[in-house]
Amino acid sequence: MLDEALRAIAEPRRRDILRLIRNTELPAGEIASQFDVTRPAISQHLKILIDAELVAVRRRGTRRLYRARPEGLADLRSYLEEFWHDSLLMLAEAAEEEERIIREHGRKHQ
Amino acid sequence: MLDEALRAIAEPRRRDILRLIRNTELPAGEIASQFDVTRPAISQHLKILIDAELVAVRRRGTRRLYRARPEGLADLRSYLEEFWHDSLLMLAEAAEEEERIIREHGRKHQ
DNA sequence: CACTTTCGTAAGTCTGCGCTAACATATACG
DNA sequence: CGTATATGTTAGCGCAGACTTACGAAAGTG
Repeated sequence: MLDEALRAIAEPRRRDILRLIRNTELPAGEIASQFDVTRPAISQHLKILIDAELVAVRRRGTRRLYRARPEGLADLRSYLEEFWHDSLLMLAEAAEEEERIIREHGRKHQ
Repeated sequence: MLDEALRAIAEPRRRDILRLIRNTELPAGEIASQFDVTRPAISQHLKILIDAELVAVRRRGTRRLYRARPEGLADLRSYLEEFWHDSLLMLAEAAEEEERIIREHGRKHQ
């Protein structure tokens, strides 16, 4: 399920779609009009984003309004946070060590 | 380039490889022995991870030692952090609002 | 210099996926 | 009900990518 979300945002076009509806709510047609591919292509991308729980739909009369789901993004975020934790810890410690050395011996460059 | 990294970690097997070498340094053969696919397959995955700057190699005699590159992971992380910023802000505000209401009116459940 | 070990590369296969074109569905409107 | 609007679904195409098998390259060992 997180794997699905990760695969979903790996596609540039789907990231563009997400950017488009992360603060707004837009009908499918208006989303599609922003890109130079056909409407069905966008429709399929939206389906994948919904399956990954990164996007929610709301039927409003004859059209469907899409919006990004912050909770889905948050889940993916914390998953990656955990994934990175161990290795990034090393980097953070290295940075702090360098910071300490700089404080003791003065600025490095400039 | 960040797109390359994002595509790289979208593949489950490559995430497994990264997990394996994020704190250790391992030769290619030993990495491959941890999986049920052939060695060339792992070799190709390692090449992709290197191109994405998520892994570094060090030639040591007849074998090559691989390790995860925390800097690459950090770059990818901050890219996603920026990507999420706007939509996750809404979620954070909603959470704070709920927290505030709970503080004023007492606990919600339990 | 042979020979082994450790590994990358090339060619070919197979599956998944992003896309288009054509068709199906559903809601509003007269 | 018939028609238009907004959208999902299906079939098929082309290409990228995750594999395997076979081969090649480079560094140690006798």
